[in-house]
Amino acid sequence: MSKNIGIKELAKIANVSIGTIDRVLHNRQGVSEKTRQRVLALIEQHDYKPNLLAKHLASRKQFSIAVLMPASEDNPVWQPYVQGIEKAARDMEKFSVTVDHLPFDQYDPQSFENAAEGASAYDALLMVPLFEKAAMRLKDNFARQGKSCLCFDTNLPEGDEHLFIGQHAFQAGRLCASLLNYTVPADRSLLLVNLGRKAGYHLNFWGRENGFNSFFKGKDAPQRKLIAYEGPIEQANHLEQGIAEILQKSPNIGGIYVPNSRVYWVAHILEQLQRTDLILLGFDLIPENKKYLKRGTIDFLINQHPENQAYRGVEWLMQRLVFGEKAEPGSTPIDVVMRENLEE
Amino acid sequence: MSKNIGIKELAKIANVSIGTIDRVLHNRQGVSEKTRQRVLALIEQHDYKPNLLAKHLASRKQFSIAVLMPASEDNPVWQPYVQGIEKAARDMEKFSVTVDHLPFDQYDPQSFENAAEGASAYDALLMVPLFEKAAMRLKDNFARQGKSCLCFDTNLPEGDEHLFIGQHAFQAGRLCASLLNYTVPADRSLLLVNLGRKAGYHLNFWGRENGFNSFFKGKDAPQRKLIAYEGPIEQANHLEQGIAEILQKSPNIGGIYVPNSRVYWVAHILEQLQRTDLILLGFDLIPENKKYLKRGTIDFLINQHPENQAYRGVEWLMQRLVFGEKAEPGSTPIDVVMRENLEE
DNA sequence: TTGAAAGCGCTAACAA
DNA sequence: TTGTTAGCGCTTTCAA
Repeated sequence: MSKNIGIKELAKIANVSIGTIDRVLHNRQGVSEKTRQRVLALIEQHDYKPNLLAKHLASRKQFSIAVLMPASEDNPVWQPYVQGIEKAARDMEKFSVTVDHLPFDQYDPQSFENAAEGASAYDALLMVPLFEKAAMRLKDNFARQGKSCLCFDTNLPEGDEHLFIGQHAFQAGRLCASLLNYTVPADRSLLLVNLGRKAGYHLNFWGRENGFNSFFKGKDAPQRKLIAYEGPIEQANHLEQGIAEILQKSPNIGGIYVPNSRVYWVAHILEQLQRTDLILLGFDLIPENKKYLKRGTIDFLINQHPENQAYRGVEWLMQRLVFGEKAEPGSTPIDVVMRENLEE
Repeated sequence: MSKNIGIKELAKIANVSIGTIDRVLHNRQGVSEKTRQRVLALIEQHDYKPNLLAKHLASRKQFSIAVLMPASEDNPVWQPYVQGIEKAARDMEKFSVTVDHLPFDQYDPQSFENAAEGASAYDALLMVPLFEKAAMRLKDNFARQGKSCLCFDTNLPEGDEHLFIGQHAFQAGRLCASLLNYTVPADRSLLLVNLGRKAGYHLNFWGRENGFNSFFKGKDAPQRKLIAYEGPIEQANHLEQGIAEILQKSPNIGGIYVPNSRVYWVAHILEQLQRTDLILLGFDLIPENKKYLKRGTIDFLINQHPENQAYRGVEWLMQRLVFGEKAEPGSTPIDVVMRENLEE
């Protein structure tokens, strides 16, 4: 494994100066077609690969990455994302990349706009596009300037899958359906509880619902009675009544699916009603949910690996900026967590 | 965020040359205690952080990492690991780190010894320590020379958890038990099929078995009849007889647990016997297993994310070598895969 | 005990 | 169209 050839050796072989080599490498003008071809051939032939460390050092560039994401105070689900960002920020420092979290209020479009404004000064953008229109505009802005933009957690409705890091919501929904289908006897029905549907990242909710429902449709699909309940957004007491009524009306219900992190609300209610016999399935390993998972009131939680998503998002952007790489972001596993594989 | 101070500015402020700064940074001799203290204070005060790119460039060091792992021809489970290694090798190139796969035969201790011999010339080691004694010796060798060594897939019996990337076998076993407990009616029994117990990485098998059994022990544990069957290692026809007999003898069996990747053998047999009604659970997303998962003969597979493990192992070693970092490797999720979240 | 200087592989400004 | 040169922030060697 002989050490890689460098720009200097290349110049010597080609009988030109390193300046010329540099010019053809960056296909800048000022090189005659003849020498360009000659150098190109040599580059090919010797399998020249630039030393990216030297490159980065010499270019003396400083990059900045903006992370547009709700404040973690808004909702505990954001906490681990913030941790991922912070870790990434520390790790990216050595590449002269700075990472800033520009928080917004997940319920306030205006705050998103404000944060977006601040983002425009950065070299790359990582965001949770909770507000479609504004997010689209911002994304297009970045694209127009040739700057990278990556979505995480939630994708844009027409978002490029290759510019997204996060869980496939539809697939996750199907998986949940299958899990309930396995664990709840076939003659019992399933309840889908919608909470906070209008309160934020609708797209993931939507996908998880549709995926769930899709599982029971189609020719070979298992037959199940499904009941849907649209809960209030932020009023736990109304919810309690609603759930109690439904369970009374349909005593046949054997499992409950909550396609978001608010599953602990339902868990709480089930404990009140002493109906912990029901299989309960929801999303996200937030502390409240873990508590009920440990107790057995919640049976399954789907983990989205938020910390990892955030970290990988930053890392991916850094690699674009610093190393000019363009690999795909890679997918997020749909991780089923039970009491037994809950860490600590 | 003003740009980080460098060795040069530091020298100017301290009224010494950059050579002296360098000496105290690497606490080399040849600096008077007085100036050393002065410089140290300045470093602290200005929060100096070395530019690791420049450092690495100037040190003109080339690092090499050896990956000691079975040949992928031996067993399809190794295939994705190899891919992870290859991807890592490509990505590490830019840091002047070369990665070589030193394959051995997973059934032949001598071949491990041979490969281990070759590994001693490398700067760091990533290995699957299938043969305990030899692996321990090798590991100690590396430790003695102050070189890093990391295990993946399987840990050493007394291996440091912080020097291991892989799934927690015991936890995985418990999870499988819980899954079967959920999906198989309480009055039916479970069959544990041991295949190839003596054929290789016993430690993971052992952990997965023990975890599984532990789930049904203890005061609050669910009551289940468990049946264990020790299958032959490499003789599928014997196995077929054995399974058929057991199922005949114990018609009450409702689910089967195979704590390794050979679950497709059992799947094949179940199809022969037309007993695909049984819940079947095993490990690893190898092509054969995926086939049966898609068909529904296998119900659950536990994914160990082998490609990821391998990649992260190499990356972790690279970061130690190049950047001197010492963060923990991080854990591998116990990923439950069903037909619905099988990719593609 | 200290300083000066060359050089790592590359970029970019300036000359020719 | 091409070559030359001065760095980027650090390591390392040699001289003082």
